[in-house]
Amino acid sequence: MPRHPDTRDRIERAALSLFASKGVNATTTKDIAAEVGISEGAIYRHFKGKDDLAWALFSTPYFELADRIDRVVAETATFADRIDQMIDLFCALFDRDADLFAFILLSQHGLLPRVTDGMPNPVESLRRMFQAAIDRRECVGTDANLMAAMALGLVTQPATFILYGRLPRPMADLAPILSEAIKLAVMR
Amino acid sequence: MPRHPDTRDRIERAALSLFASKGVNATTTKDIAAEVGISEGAIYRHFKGKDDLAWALFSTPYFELADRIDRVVAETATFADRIDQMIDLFCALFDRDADLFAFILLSQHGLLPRVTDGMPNPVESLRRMFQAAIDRRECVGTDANLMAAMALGLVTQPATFILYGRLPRPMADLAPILSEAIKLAVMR
DNA sequence: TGTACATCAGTGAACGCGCGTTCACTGATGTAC
DNA sequence: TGTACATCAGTGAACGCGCGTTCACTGATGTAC
Repeated sequence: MPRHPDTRDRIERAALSLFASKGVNATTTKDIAAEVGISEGAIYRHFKGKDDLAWALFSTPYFELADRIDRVVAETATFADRIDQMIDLFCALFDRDADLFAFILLSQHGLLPRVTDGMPNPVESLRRMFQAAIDRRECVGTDANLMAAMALGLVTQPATFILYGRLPRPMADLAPILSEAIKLAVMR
Repeated sequence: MPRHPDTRDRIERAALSLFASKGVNATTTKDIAAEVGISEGAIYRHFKGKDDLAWALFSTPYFELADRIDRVVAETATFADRIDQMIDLFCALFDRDADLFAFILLSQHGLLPRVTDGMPNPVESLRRMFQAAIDRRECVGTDANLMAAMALGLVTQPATFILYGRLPRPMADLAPILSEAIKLAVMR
């Protein structure tokens, strides 16, 4: 029985917060240890190393997001409903843990190369959703990747603006406007 | 008269390419020197250091972009024309130098803090453009930051997809679709 | 034209620093008998 | 209950490595006379 059974969680939360604000490379193991109030060596009782920690923090919610998108698709029938549900999902995730959102957005370039073809992938899930809408003539476009990119950018850029203080929290307040904008832009 | 009058340019191009694909932190002075075919020390004949090089590469086109956006606004009268011109501007810049686009997108988080209030700022320029449209009742929204964020994301995310190979080059081919989508989403 | 000197982009070895990681050791807790 | 032992999350000092940067030196080029 460990004396401090929450140390692993505290390392994860401290690392996530630091990774979100400074990026993985600019965050040192010393930073993380200081934030948690333990020695640097203690981190290695819970994780193989800094890279292992960053990958654990990235991949778990990243794969989970793909699964959630797939579930939204499974539980709704029309393109319009799917867009509404998808927006609600993104807003809820952002408002629950903005650090996580910032970290994933910021670390994509460095960590996405580790996402190989067999793994769950939110972008692929989104593409499939748009492909289905195109096939059923519910979407104006013909390229599912392009439609997915436009919709994704239309949501993530306002989220980024919130992180920079250009737009107010919570993101859920923006949900109706974002849903409306996407529907106008891509629905037939 | 220097023996190799283009060394500074070659350093800049090599650094930009490396920064674009790996990020500033993950790129070493050794990488840059090897790519150019000079010694690491030679870099310091042209730049104060790695940070100075990164900032030069970032700030010059970043400020220039703000200026170009302002010129588009100055040279057009209607919101619709401004959107068309803005899309053409972004597509042309992307197609001319995708490395530069990738570098700016990727390095925002690390380098934007150095952009202080007096400096030219493309996001501010964009916000002013949308504020003018809102004031003249040409835009559906009421929050210029939100409208700017949606439009920006709708353009930059497809550009990012091109970088990842999810969408084909050139970006200019997407211009009509992107213009149309933005107008549908934000024009009154 | 020839000579002496100044300039400066280049080299490559060396530097110090801070990073991620390791390791011998500690001491609290759980377990066997 | 008491004793001996196993486990393991923690410490903190130390490690090696690679990074950005410096520096004495080189040699090609331009300039003065």
